[in-house]
Amino acid sequence: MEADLRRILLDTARRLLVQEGYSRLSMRKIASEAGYSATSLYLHFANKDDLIHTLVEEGMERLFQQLSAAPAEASGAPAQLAALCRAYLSFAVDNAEYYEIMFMQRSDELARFPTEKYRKARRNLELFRDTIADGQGSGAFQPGVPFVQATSIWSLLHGTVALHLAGRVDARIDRDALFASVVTLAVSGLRATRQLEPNAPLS
Amino acid sequence: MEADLRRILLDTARRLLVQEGYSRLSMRKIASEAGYSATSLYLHFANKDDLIHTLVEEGMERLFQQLSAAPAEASGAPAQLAALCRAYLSFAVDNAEYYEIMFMQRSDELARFPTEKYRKARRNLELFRDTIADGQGSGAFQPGVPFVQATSIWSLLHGTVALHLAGRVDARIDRDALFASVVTLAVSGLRATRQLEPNAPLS
DNA sequence: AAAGTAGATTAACGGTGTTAAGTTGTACGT
DNA sequence: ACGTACAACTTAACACCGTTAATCTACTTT
Repeated sequence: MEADLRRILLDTARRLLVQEGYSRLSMRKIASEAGYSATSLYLHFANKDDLIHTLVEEGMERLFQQLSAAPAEASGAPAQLAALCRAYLSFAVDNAEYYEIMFMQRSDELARFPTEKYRKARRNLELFRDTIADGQGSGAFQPGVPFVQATSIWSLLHGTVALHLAGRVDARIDRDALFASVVTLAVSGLRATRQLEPNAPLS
Repeated sequence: MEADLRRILLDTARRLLVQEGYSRLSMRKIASEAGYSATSLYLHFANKDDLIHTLVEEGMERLFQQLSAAPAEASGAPAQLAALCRAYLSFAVDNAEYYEIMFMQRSDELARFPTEKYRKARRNLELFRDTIADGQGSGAFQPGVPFVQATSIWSLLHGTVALHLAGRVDARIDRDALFASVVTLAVSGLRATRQLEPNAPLS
């Protein structure tokens, strides 16, 4: 009927997602909200996963734009990394429902979503990797495999967001204080340093 | 009929949880697996959340025992912190389904579980906090609020586990290599250091 | 023997994702 | 102009889900 029902359904789904959260989002509700029968969705999406993945892809794109813009004004890899971290955290709290489907959903069982769609997700990680590699080149960061270190930083940021969104962080801890501590941990964890105590076996 | 049906149901639930994963765990399945009707569960648990929370509490207890034993042989706060981190990561991969309900479940909507039950969860965090406070006392760690820093470290560990369990980590990254990188990040992120570049505005 | 009760069950409600079959309207070839 | 083909959409149905209300059963207490 309408110009592009697929587009309408996606927009409706996104609206409901933001309004009521992922746990209350159902195919039937999306359909009735859009004024169609539930089975209409299956003319445009293989299943619920497929629909969600499309939203995820859009979310990855948004995140990429927000991350790309972040380190522009900062100078030096450490400051740029800090800016990236803050941008990631900001995106997560500003788009909590998006974040939930993007990262907090176990890509269910076998139905892992097509590798082609991973590309947009990976681009975000590459922003971190490149900044880390820069910092290693300039001697600001300790040596290591940038891609692995980027994944570590991502883990830190994701964990922070995930615990926050799940309401698991102790209520006495101020959110912004925690975020600041996390960013500090990220940057100083990678910084090239001269240990005060050069002993202490780590591994 | 049996000695303690509540106990039987919990054991059945835990077995199914490990066998088939949380997403396939239903009240009806637990009941039929145990040889009872679905509604019997409601004689012993207020609802599904209540049952799950009981398992969560048991999981928290297990985690505490594993964490408590970890730093025993290590000497010095940094090495002890590293041991705690490794113990946490080990627990998570060895008890993936447990971990999922313990930390990866949004304590759903209003139904946050009673603060009394949070106590066991908090004890685990306090192990990290105390080790960090120790390290600050001995000058091995930089100053800061130990409870906040402990939460940061926890975020790092949780993020690592969550991404791993959700299958979100790039397949080219070896799990143990990532874990090692994460532990390094945790310890060196807290270490008292003398920066090679004492400039670089962070905030 | 009668009454009460704890433990378990069946039936049912409203919800979910999804598939199969049926309906409707419009465009097109003849 | 008519019949056909096809696309868009709907209704009916299946097999699940968590949960409540009402019922049954067997045993204990009086």
